[in-house]
Amino acid sequence: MEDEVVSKNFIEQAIEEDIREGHCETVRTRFPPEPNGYLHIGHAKSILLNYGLAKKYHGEFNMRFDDTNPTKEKTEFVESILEDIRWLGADWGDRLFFASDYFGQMYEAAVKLIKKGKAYVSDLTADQIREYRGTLTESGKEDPNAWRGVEENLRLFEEMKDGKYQDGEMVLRARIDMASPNINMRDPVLYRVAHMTHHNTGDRWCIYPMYDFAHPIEDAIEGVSHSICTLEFEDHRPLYDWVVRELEYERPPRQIEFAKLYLTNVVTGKRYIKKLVEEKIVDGWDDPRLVSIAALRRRGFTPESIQRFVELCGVSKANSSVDYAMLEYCIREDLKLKRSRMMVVLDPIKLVIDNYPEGRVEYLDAANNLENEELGTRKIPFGRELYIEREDFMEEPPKKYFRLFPGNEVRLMHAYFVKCESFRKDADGNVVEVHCTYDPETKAGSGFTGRKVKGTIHWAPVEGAVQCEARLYENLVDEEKGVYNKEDGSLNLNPDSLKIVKGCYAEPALAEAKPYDSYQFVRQGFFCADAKDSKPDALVFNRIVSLKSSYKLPTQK
RNA sequence: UGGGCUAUCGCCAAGCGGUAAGGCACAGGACUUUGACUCCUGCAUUCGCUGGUUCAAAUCCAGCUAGCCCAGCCA
Repeated sequence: MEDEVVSKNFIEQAIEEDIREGHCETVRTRFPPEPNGYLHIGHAKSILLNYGLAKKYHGEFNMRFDDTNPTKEKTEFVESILEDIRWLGADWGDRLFFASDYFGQMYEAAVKLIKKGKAYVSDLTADQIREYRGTLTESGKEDPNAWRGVEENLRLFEEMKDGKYQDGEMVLRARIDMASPNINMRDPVLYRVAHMTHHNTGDRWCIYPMYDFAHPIEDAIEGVSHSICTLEFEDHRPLYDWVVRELEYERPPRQIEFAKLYLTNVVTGKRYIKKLVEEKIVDGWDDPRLVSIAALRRRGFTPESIQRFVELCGVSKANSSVDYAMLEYCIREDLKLKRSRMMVVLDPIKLVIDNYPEGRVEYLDAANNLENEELGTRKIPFGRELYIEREDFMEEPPKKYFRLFPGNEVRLMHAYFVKCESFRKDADGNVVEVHCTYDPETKAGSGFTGRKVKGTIHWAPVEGAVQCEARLYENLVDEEKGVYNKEDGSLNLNPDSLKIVKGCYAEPALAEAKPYDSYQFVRQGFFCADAKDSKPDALVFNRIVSLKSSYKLPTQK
């Protein structure tokens, strides 16, 4: 076996260098979401990257909620986030933390900075702070409070903690450099007052640390060696390093930034999704057309497929947008051998086998997956009357049409060769019934080699079929026009993103489908029983992804 | 017109001075009880542009250009 040569990404290279040079003994990473919403595919990259790195270097992976702003956070999100991460397969063991559990230590850290003369309490209003900060091209001005004495700062900060000030009245700022070209270094706010009940600490605190101050402390407390975050925090790294340095942590964590994962023609913006939910254009945050983790799960994606996808996308610092086709490839690849291949007729017309005895029923043996024997077999009832797909019959076929047309013979999958003899139309000219004759010698598995047919079509029995609903999804937005309307910024929605097909006929084995069970519907795609709407007596299947096809009916685009 | 970052095939992405990996997509062909799968084959004389250094440059240097991020008491 030759080893597959997989090149290391730049983060792995950095970590290996840190190990080599003795900057870190054990690798410890973390995923630090704020519990203020649902996780989506983009988070999956971060989760799996951090978890994967910890595993690869025999280190540890911390799960940590970055809950330093009570105005935005809810316990409800803590549970959904944990559920999604668990499902994705990232195992944090017993290493579940909350930034809010460190509020005491953060307070002490702030006191330390004040004592070092590196932080001061300011009574500037938010507007004033903005004014004093300067602009991208102009340097800032010194805060009039900047040189208050240590004792007074200490007293004021304690008063802030004790609730003597209203929200917005006082803040604690770091004293760094109001003239820095990096705006983050212009005396950033470290602590603000917020009289608000925190989901974890309740009413214990009325001052809360800002991200830039809290995050490096959280990392240092937990012994995180590599704090991996997205590109927009690159400008914050000097501040991160400043905090770590001033607080004199022994093993300073290192921040490394990578580019977020974007999918082409996919809606990810919270505001947009919120609107779609409110306007009932989608069925909640887990609508199968969305790419939240919950939505992907409901659609029928597997953790393995998402792991593979993230792996395939790679890690770099270049902003990029990955083709949705790559995700489709990953789920097809994962389900191909793992799932049973069933016959379901989505758009049925009746097929009658004229020379098959009336009332007779055979129970045919069918392999669940011809490429994976372990999946076993099932029985399918076969009789004189069956359903076939409407598009598998044409009165006047185009060239290279291998399916049923008068005089042509095809194989009914798992059954017999069948030859089209005639058909019946209704008053409107629609074909309602196709008549065939079958050849008993051609039974599947009989080893018949007398002649070959070009086409094999799927079918469902009339007696014993299970009726079900199929939901066929396409991209939520119009791929031609692009996601956003250039004029008003609204979404260019695809009106055909959901097609509900009722009255499908499935072979009897599908009756057992439980929520999240998925199958290949032969010649159609992979489908998954909808976790919300599928009921034992009213099955609903989501199309996860269609099968690839190099043939298009002339009527199709 | 301040600072930070990025630029290699339609889309991701290796490459780290020695003469352009790989995957997705796509196109041919073989096979086929899924027009699927699988298997073959093809797919960057060129690395944003222009100069320079070098025997040798996607890799080093200089200058341009384009895109992304930053002026929350959000994360």
